[in-house]
Amino acid sequence: MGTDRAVETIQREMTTFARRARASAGRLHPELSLVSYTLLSHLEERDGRRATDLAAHYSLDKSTVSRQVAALERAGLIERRPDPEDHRVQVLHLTDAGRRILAQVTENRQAAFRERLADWPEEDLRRFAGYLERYNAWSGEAPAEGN
Amino acid sequence: MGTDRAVETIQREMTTFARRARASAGRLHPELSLVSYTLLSHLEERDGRRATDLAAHYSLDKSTVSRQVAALERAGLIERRPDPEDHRVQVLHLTDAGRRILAQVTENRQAAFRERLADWPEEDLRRFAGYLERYNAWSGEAPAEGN
DNA sequence: CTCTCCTGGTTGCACAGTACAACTCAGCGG
DNA sequence: CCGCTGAGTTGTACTGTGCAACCAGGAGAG
Repeated sequence: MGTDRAVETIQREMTTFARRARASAGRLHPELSLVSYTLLSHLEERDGRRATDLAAHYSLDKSTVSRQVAALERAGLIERRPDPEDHRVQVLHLTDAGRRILAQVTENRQAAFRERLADWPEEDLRRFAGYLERYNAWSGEAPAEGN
Repeated sequence: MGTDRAVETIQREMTTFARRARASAGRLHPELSLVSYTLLSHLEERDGRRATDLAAHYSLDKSTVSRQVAALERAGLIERRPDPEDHRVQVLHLTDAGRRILAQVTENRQAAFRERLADWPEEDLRRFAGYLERYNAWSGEAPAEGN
């Protein structure tokens, strides 16, 4: 019936999208990898998070986050400040440079999407956005996907 | 206005999805990587493609495809047959094992999506599927994303 | 107070996926 | 025959990732 066909299509198209995103991420956005971008965005929204928080939130290994954070710090986009309350902890903050790069990359991505979605009626855009939010908001019994 | 908000949301949610897909691909589907899965699917639809075709189709380097193909062959999922017409060419075919694994993995993925989308009204599913197809079908001036 | 356990983070190692460049081999056009 | 082109392979390097071992700071039990 129609439902199965629709689910099949969704599965197929999401797979296609994921594959392309992966393939093109490095080439299209050399400024900032997907994960770096996400981490930076997260910090922009909620400054002063710990690396562990990020790892938990994105289901990444703490070692991965540690290295990403180290790279971002080397690039001068974030700062690690010791937490006076707990000397094990490093609190992460965006630097001005980080904020600037983030804004610029966001704008680039945004522009790409705008172009791609240019001839969509607003009604469709709003519905599509809603569906995506709803899709991502799902949290089944597998908390493995994080967020 | 509403359009910009919607595009912003779409950008954000697509990014989230891509990040999660990347993170969970290996863990959730250890049987077959995303790319392997895609290549196998492609071969199921159009048997007898050449490695170069796949590379072009997915904007992957031919060396990457070469290695992926080699791995799939080692795993017994595809066969490489010399093309009698042109001895430079290797024509790729799914084996029975490949077809079986592919079917099983597809079913697993499908089930995950079905569960995730279980309480969506059919109308929404069909619209969402349509939007995704439309989104992926877009081919701007950057043919880099392939397909 | 000290000993043990817990927690945040780093580092060593391994591995997948990828690109680029150099190469081999087969076919093609002069 | 000779050089050019195209298919595919291989060497090398880099990124992102996880796991396991480790280190250092805190917290509670005795």
